[in-house]
Amino acid sequence: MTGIRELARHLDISIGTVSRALNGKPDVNEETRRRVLEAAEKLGYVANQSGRALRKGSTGVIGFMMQTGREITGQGDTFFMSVFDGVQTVLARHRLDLVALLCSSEEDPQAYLRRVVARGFADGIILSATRRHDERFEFLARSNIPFIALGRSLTDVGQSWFDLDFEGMADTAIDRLVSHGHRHIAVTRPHDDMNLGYVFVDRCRQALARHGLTLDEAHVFRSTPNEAGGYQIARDLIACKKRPTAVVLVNEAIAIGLYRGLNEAGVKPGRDIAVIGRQSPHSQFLSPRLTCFSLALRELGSSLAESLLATMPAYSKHYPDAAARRLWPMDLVPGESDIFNL
Amino acid sequence: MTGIRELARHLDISIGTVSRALNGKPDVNEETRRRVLEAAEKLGYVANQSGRALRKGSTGVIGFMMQTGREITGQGDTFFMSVFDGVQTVLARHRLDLVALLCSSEEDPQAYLRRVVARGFADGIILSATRRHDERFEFLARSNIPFIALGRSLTDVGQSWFDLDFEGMADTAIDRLVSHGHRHIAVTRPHDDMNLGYVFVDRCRQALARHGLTLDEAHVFRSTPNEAGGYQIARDLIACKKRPTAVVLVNEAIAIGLYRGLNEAGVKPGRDIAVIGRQSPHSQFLSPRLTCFSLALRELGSSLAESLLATMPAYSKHYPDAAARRLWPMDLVPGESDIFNL
DNA sequence: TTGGCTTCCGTAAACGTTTACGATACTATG
DNA sequence: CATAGTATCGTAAACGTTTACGGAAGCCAA
Repeated sequence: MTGIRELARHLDISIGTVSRALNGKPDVNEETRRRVLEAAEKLGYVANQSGRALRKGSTGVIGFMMQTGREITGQGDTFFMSVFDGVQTVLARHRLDLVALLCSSEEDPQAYLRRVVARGFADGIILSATRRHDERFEFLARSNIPFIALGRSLTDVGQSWFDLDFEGMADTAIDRLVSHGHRHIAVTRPHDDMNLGYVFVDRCRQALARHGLTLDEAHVFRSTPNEAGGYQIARDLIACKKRPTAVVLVNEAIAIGLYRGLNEAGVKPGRDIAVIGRQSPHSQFLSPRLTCFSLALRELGSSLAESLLATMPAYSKHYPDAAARRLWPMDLVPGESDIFNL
Repeated sequence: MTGIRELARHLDISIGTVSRALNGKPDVNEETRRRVLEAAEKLGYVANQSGRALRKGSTGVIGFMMQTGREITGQGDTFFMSVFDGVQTVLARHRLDLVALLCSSEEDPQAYLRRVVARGFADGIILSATRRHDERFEFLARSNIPFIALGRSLTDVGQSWFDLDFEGMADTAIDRLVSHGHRHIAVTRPHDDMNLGYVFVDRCRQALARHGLTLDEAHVFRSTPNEAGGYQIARDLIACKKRPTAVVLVNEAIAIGLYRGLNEAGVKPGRDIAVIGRQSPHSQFLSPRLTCFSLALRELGSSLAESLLATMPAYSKHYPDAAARRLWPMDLVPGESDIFNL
């Protein structure tokens, strides 16, 4: 089964008609269309990707760019796998496929993206792990290829983006802790390249100010967004000369390291210090159960996909009111790590 | 910059020569080659993927198939991201790209694979999350497309595969526990579809037999390979009428759930029960530190890629002695979860 | 000078598909 | 019956690249 030609010969009709029948074009008799679809199904014919893409100028593929070998997102695997699943439910409606574009740790992300785009690999691109200043935005905008970012950036080329509502998270967490009597609250943030840190810490500062409190700069803890980073934060926290009574974690993966570090020092979360973090596959299995912010990952993925499609001329009419820029809400899931009054 | 034609016109030579120059073909003057490469670099020309693939019949892409929205592997994100990175170091030597083929939870994996293959998307495919009986092998073998599996299966079509050395892990773990005086050892396994469970449990049984011990069938615990599964195992374990004094976990993600379940019942790992598991990003942050089996993920990825390339005619000459079927060794990393003598 | 060899390059076909265009047959309308 | 309109289909060009083939030029030996 080399191609459409064989299928046409087998049916004794022209390849043009076969193509039209398969692609749902109007100029074809319904009876012939049925025959074509039937034969295609029986013979397992699927249009060759390269030929189709070459002619149409589009590939039917949406790429989700990630970087391998690095831990820069601080998200667990379920995070992306769930988001992917949500993205796919929307893409499937338009016969679009999702692939993860994997940029090796040995290759410059910018160069990788240039290569992918120039080769015409994908019709649209979703960026993740966005940086505070991210030249990928400028490049994609110049290249005129539809894209959306999962994560905000200072770089603004009018692109669409989605991000978690860290502002809402900051407000809710701070209000909650203050209402329980906490006055010295620490916050965490990833390294300086990530925009997230600035957004979150600034909002926490504002939220504290509303209560007449100030954020001690010594209580802002930087770390890598992984388990080891959490452990480091615990040690820094304990070494503080004026130890805070609560801490809010902005990354997923760091809670378990923090727990370990605290426990080693005999400081018990939920009793000696209040901890609020982010939901992850294991946050509910920590002892004490982590009070955390959860979010609907699949739905985020679907919404993300809709916003991307809204920027693509071929599909935008289906999503007239997809928000171009959106903060995805998170819900507080009460656990046992922050329940104590001072 | 629409294509090779413009580049050729810009250099005032024919497109044939440009193509030959770019592809390192011999029939081209070194000076012109230099000029071509220089101009391509300057103008940011990259060969169009579709055109090239259409003509050459190969895409230069290797696909790693994964299923989204599900938790069937029990591996964390660092597992795959590290393996990917290793794969890419090898693929980069041949200008091959790695992408993750994401099969939605709403689509049949077999149908997805059929679609991907028929469309000519990838030159080679790496399968993961292999099942005990996996029809994808038969399909790929019939389709005559190079592939390799990360994980064994009962389905044997002469394919290459890689897998973790669960046999070695079973031997080491059992010997170690027995030498510490344990006589009643429990083991875990994922659900029945996964071949891993059979392999591991069988080998544990044999290892115990060498010490004159038997594996109590009531001490074989099935679970989903995620955190919740670990929690379930803990509860089952405690409900056992004859409680084992040690347990060996075959999946990555379940340790934390197990710890939680044990702690809730006042059973302390490393004191009341010995626990040996698999290394994960958080295994060293558990209290007590998990005694676990680790493996070199990047190196596994590289080796996996080499074995795949060895099955591809265009590249096999570079990897004459890449093992077709290989068990990847794991090392015991001593922690505190199993150190106690009975 | 002639012939053969080598080096380098241009020409054009081919890959599998989509689609603009035109052709045919049939229907309806006057 | 003539004409216009419609439904359906076939033809062929085009997408961007690679590569088989042949040709031109230069060189060297006989």
